[in-house]
Amino acid sequence: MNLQISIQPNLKLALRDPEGSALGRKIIRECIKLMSTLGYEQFTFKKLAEVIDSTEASIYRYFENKHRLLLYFLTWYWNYVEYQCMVSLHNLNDPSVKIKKIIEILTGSLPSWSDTSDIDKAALQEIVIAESSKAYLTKEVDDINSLQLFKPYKDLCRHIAQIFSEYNPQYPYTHSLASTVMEASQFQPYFMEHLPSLTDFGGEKRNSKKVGEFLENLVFASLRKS
Amino acid sequence: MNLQISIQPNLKLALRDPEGSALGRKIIRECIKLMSTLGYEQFTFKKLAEVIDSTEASIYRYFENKHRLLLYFLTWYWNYVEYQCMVSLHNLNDPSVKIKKIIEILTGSLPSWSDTSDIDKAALQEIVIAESSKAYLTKEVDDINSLQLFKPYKDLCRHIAQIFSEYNPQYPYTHSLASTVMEASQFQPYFMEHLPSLTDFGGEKRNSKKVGEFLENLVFASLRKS
DNA sequence: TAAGAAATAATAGTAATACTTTTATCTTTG
DNA sequence: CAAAGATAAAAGTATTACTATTATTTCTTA
Repeated sequence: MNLQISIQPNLKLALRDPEGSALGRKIIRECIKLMSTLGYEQFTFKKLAEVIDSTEASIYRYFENKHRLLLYFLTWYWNYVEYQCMVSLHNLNDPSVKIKKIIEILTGSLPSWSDTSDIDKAALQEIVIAESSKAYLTKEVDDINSLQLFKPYKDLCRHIAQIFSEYNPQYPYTHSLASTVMEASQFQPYFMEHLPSLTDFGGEKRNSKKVGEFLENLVFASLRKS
Repeated sequence: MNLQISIQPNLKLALRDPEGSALGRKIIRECIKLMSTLGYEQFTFKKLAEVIDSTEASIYRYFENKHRLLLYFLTWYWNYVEYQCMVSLHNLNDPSVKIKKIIEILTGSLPSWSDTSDIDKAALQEIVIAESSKAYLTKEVDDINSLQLFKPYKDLCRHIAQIFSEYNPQYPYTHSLASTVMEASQFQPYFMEHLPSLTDFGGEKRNSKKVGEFLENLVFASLRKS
């Protein structure tokens, strides 16, 4: 199966489709590495231009600004997760199995991360974990939201909430539970690495499985019919 | 009861104690208003200097930079929450009552916010909700953490985790549950306001009670002995 | 294959940010 | 009253986040 995904060129996200040119693809590829290394604040178009041997102005012809570029990555990521869910769940019926699968995907412990595209997925996931919140924790949230730029995230949340209510149609907080789990699946690994006392699984390496267990426990406990 | 709280001058947070001078107090007071209005990114020392009729350089004699100033506020806030917990819980025995109280405090639906200090607590809470993550989602996390600047947050998390394990000594994820609840108590109200489809309680105004109900349900479901 | 269009590079420029430095003027406090 | 310390005033720096202009390369397509 070919896991190549291409974002339908969203002209609000990018000024021109970066997948459609050599320079564009180079921008994406190198930007992911650079931004995950430097972090969002230290990352600049100028530094990226040096790395790809081009100019700031050329990058600006693809992306209005840094923030839109970040959103481009997040959109890519959440579309990809949604896609993974669709592929993994389409032949499943038992909602509890679906839920387990989703948590497995969210906590990134799936091998399907390896495909043919030249995107450094590990670096992309680092960006998602460390920078996602900066996409919406800005005074421009409402503007960005009205441009539909959070759609993939909201769609996935809705999708997960839908499966929660398949499992227990009486549960009243499906969307909040879904967004909480999505957030926690990013924050807990970050805490694990940098502020381990906020979690119960510091120390040991490669613990995404533990986060998954915690979230499974959380979700099934919440959804249990009382 | 006097709810006045003063942060013991943490010389890593501030270069000199802002509570100890008229200018310092003015900086704090006006900064809270300005930062909550402009948001962290748009807030600058220069703009603040104009508002308080002083100079950038004078502000820099109190705070190394914007980020430390943010940490100062967060420290104040989490110390205050911890204090509120101590006051509210010290004569309680039943862990389930304690848990309910904590969630009430976390979701800010307590009236004790009104006291004599001239700090605009509503504005402070807006800052906490919208900017907290930016305190630790930075490449300098580990440095800042080793200066103990996240201590109040981690202490409160530990405290809550402790009460969770009073309620159910078998539950294995007390710290992760505590940090998840602390995060969610900030994010859910933000989502409610800006991205309501990520929650189950958009629309209706003043819904912190609903967030509290969701979190209570989440916590007690998770902690229920199986 | 030549002409025109589009993309990219090279270069420069601007306003704002995040500071630092210097010097002068207040205000305490001993 | 003198010295120390705090604040103000003013200027300066490196970097950021862009925008603009012009030149060069590459891509179409007639």
